[in-house]
Amino acid sequence: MDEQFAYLVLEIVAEIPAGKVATYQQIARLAGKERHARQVGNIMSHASFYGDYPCHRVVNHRGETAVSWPEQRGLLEEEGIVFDSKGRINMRIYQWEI
DNA sequence: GATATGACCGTAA
DNA sequence: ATTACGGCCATAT
Repeated sequence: MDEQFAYLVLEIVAEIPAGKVATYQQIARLAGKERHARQVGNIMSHASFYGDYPCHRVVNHRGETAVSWPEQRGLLEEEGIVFDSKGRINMRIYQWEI
């Protein structure tokens, strides 16, 4: 397993400001592994094992929350993020830009 | 070693 | 708009 990658990913996730989101691919790119979006998702699913990270601020590139994690939407709404009728958010507005 | 799975992504129809 | 398919790559079975 690539623990270095996992810690790097978590470091990046920790920097996402409240009210903003990042995509799995974006995290993978910032961590230097463009094609590892799936691995990022996998790391997020086990994030609580490593510590306390705002992994609810990570969504897919379409602005959809994780199907297997229903609470994610509520957590984002608490930060002021608004979902459309189809359960998606406007990435143009909410995506975290460096 | 071989397959299947997953909090993904891009393209094409 | 939705579906289908292939690519991706670490983990799990």
